[in-house]
Amino acid sequence: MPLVRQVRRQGGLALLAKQSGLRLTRQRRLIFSILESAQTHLNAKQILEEAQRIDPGIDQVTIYRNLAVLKRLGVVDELDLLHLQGDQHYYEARQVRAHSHVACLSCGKVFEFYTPAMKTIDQALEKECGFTVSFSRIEIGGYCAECRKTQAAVSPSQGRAKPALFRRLNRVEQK
Amino acid sequence: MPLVRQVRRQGGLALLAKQSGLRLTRQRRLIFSILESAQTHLNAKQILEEAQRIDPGIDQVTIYRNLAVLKRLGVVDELDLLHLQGDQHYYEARQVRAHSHVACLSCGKVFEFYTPAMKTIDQALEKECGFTVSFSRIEIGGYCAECRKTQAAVSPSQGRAKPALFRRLNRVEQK
DNA sequence: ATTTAGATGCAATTGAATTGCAATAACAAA
DNA sequence: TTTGTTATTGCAATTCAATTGCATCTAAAT
Repeated sequence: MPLVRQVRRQGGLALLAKQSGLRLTRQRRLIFSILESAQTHLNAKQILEEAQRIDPGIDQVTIYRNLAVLKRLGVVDELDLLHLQGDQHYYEARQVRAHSHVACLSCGKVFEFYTPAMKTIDQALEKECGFTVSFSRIEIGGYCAECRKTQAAVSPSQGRAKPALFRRLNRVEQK
Repeated sequence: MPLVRQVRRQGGLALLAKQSGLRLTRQRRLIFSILESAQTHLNAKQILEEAQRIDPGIDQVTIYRNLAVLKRLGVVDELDLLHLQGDQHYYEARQVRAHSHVACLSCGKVFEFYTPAMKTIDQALEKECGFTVSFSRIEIGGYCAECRKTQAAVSPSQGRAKPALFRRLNRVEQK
């Protein structure tokens, strides 16, 4: 079953390529398939390393250029995960359902989250502003249930807790 | 009245500084006041130029270091506006009410948008995951009403239009 | 006034991302 | 299948936002 799904998606890429005049090169297929089968969000360097494992001659510019193309086509989304890990970007194949990325400022864990309110935002934009949403990026920082349990220092207080300055500083020291 | 507001906010910064052990230096006050009174989102270079107009000796590292501090304190938010203008970041003083940044992929215009659904997302996260939201960033790309009117090429279609590849390419050529 | 740890400025450096260009290859048309 | 066009690639060099090391300075507590 996963195979069937993959074949179908590759077909989708081929169709997109034909429509847009893009060529389906070996490298482009590879980069897309890496993103498609990735279990996590990958940055450009990780994509490059993974790609070189299969196609050693592939260059980093090819990664960057293809990421730009795939972004434009709307089949890949770019994230920065709130820059908790530095300034590079992360990429993921676009999902059927839009979702947010939630990062814990204490432990650094990132997870995906969806709630119907996300669609409501797009609808409100369309209705109130006549703006058609192509894609959206929702990135949220805060404190996960585990960290709040183990570290009493974080005060949930008035709905919006202050980012814990010292906690963040500790994270930086760790690396 | 705006003066009163400014004084109150500066007081807020002083309070924050005392609580966190930060020092209220001339440069830090200046950087914060620039962000506070800014009418648009500024990038680091713009902040530096504006700061040097008032305090010529100020260095770019001071800008970057203070932006990092102010981010950690939660008084400044970092945006990238979907990287439509390149890879640098933009900064704004945190508003009382969270809001999203909406960018038109055709004309590049960026505007701010709020709808109650944004708060609903935070509440859902708290309720469903026990996650306490400190801050959130919602950045949306799509096509504004004006561009949709003048350029029939964009198809609103099934709720989510595809990013217009060729339109984006044209934008790049312009610069 | 003294102390001291945080903050600044300067210079050098990092590193993600981009550009120029010649060579290559996808793919449409013959 | 062969050919022609042009998108794409790889390599090297480069850009530029952002960071680091370190000596000096200064905010602010005592």
